[in-house]
Amino acid sequence: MVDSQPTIYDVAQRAGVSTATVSRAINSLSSVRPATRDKVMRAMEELEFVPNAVARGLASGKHWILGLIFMHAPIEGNVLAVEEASLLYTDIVIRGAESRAAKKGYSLLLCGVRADDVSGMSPLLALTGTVDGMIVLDRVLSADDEVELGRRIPLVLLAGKGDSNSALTIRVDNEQAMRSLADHLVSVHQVKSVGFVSGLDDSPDSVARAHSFKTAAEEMGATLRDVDSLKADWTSGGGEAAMRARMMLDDRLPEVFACANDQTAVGVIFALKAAGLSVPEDIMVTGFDDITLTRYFHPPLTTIRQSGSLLGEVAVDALLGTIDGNEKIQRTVVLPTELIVRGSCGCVSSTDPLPDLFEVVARHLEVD
Amino acid sequence: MVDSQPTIYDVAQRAGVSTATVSRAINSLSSVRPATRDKVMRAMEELEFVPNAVARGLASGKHWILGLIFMHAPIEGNVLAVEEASLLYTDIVIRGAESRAAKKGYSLLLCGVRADDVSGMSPLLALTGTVDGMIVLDRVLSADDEVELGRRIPLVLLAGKGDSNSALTIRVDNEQAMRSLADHLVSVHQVKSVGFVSGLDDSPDSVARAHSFKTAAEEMGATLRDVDSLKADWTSGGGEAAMRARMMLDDRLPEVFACANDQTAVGVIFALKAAGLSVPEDIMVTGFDDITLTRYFHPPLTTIRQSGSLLGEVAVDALLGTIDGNEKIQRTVVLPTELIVRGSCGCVSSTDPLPDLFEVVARHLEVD
DNA sequence: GGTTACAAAGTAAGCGCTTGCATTGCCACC
DNA sequence: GGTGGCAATGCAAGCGCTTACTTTGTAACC
Repeated sequence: MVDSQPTIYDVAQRAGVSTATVSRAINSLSSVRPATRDKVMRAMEELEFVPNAVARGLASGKHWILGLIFMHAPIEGNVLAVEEASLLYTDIVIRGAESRAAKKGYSLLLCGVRADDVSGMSPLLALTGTVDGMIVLDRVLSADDEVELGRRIPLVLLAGKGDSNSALTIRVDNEQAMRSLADHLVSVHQVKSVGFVSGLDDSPDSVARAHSFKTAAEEMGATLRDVDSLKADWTSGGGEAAMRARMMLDDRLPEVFACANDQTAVGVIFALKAAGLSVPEDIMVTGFDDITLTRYFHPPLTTIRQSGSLLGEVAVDALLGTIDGNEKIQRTVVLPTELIVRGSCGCVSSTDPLPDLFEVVARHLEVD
Repeated sequence: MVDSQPTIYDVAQRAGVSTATVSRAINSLSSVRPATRDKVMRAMEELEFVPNAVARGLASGKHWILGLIFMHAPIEGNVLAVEEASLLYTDIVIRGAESRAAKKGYSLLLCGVRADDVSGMSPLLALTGTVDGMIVLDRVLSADDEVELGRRIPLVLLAGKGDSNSALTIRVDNEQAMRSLADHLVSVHQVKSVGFVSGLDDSPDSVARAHSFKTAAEEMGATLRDVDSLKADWTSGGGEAAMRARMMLDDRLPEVFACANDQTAVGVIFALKAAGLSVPEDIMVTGFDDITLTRYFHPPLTTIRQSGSLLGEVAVDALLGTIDGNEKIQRTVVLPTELIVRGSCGCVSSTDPLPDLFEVVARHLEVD
């Protein structure tokens, strides 16, 4: 490694101009004569000069970095769980955000916080000077913290409750999703009794899905008994365990279990099959997310499709909108979902055409 | 948002000391009298002072940020593929790296590069002043670029060919993995003919797995015909398509198809089943990675377990070792893998006890 | 030719911190 | 009481850029 990189002074000297001119040539904001620019460019190449982004950031206040803050998987000791948790939605959101940010010239600074972390907010506050804005996933910030952070830096909340006034909020339409699912189950399959397997308790998405499903199903005349409201943790193992426990009770199962995500549904189906039940003949199961892999399961999973990458992309767009300040800002964005009907509810698996939602995505991507 | 945060000068003034003393109180490197420190701390709290990380970085040359560079999914237009690609190994590596980095006080700066990007190296060079070191996933850097980047900043290569001398290299032991798989197939299942379904062509991991499997299988007396060397793209869809195409040929299938990863195996099994074949009775299929979800498949996937998060963690450790310069540096680290025998090769699925590899992981995690 | 006007380039003061070196204060010791 | 030795603190020069503000150069116009 070379210890010291050339600076703008070296370039200026070699090109026979002042550092201001070099800076202008690089940033091309103000006018520089072509001949001068060439001289500068040549000097830069000869010296293999690379501008120091940190110095630039300090001087200009612009860093071209967005922070993305997420909650670490809760079960640290259990490596298997961690690996599976890794397949959770967060990663897709991160990818979407990174992709969009990159397109706009930003990098993404990842910062995972742990629930048990004693240092609290300080790691986030410390980033305040490094990034131009932050995207915060659900469960990370308390209301107070959110206000404190929002006072210092532009903030976008993902999958939050949507009642913040110090930050924008982006989330998927859990209500509409669960309503359309309940409608399908009741109208098409005539179910009278339903159950739900939730994700982690403290997740707004899980809470919203559980609540919306129950409400919608009951409005439509179905019953969801407390005993059929199971708690899991977003993982397959969690779903399997919850269902095994439920089956230990000597109590008739409902006609369908809707699950808070696909992984959970996979575990639930596994447990049911292990007990000798068949899906969907004896009992139906549905998921949420439409993970690609579950399309290859038997039976293929009936689920709600949402686009995590779109969520990430929209979050970045919203954040950049408030940073640049040149966009009319919507305080809350609710992204659409789509019911995907396959075999696990007893419907014939469709040939899986390119669905509507992805036209939305495509349209969104075209914007730029 | 408050426009201007308090600076160290404000704190110094309020505490009645110099900025140097404030700095020392914050960083506690050199001695500050307890009474003075208290004064400073009180002033900091009163002003809600948060040190500016960028200014700190500029002055000290230390940023507490590691860069992680990866290749973007190649098929940009196809959102489905992108979403599935999102579930690929990269995410787990990222998680592992982030987790380890966080534990050491570093954040992770994510930077995805696209194959078709005209800007080439410059985005990476620009990060040079922002991060203390970089972890670069496979396929990102040409040999020349690697040298150029390595001259400017500490570098760790993941899943590279391992022949770099300007950077450390961390990879999994594909050779041993495929050898143990071939051994199992030949010794236990007496297979004579084998096939392989690879990932993307330009991936060192895919190449190494394909080559090692062929070599090992042939050494053990099995045959791998060219027609049974299929090309896929790491995705389930790719595996399915490759297998469908293979079945179009009017040519007897081998007794087993080993796949470059689990997703591919899932697609391959799907295609085989769709054609009326049963796995493992008619033909066996194996994967690589041991994705949690595939344990819930039917048949449960025989596969090679590797720990992506461990890969990320080891990469961070190696990088910090070279940054701090206080660690004997191993130029290449090869992580172990483990054959997991389940139903898709015809073996009885085990009860999945906590395997050896995870003791390795646990031991590794204990180090700190 | 002198004036005006504006584009191009230079000057230098920051941005908010760290840190080498200088200074101060305090105590111990002779 | 003087003085050496340190611990504690202050001073001020950077770190590598950006950017108001100023100066210079040039051409157009009267």
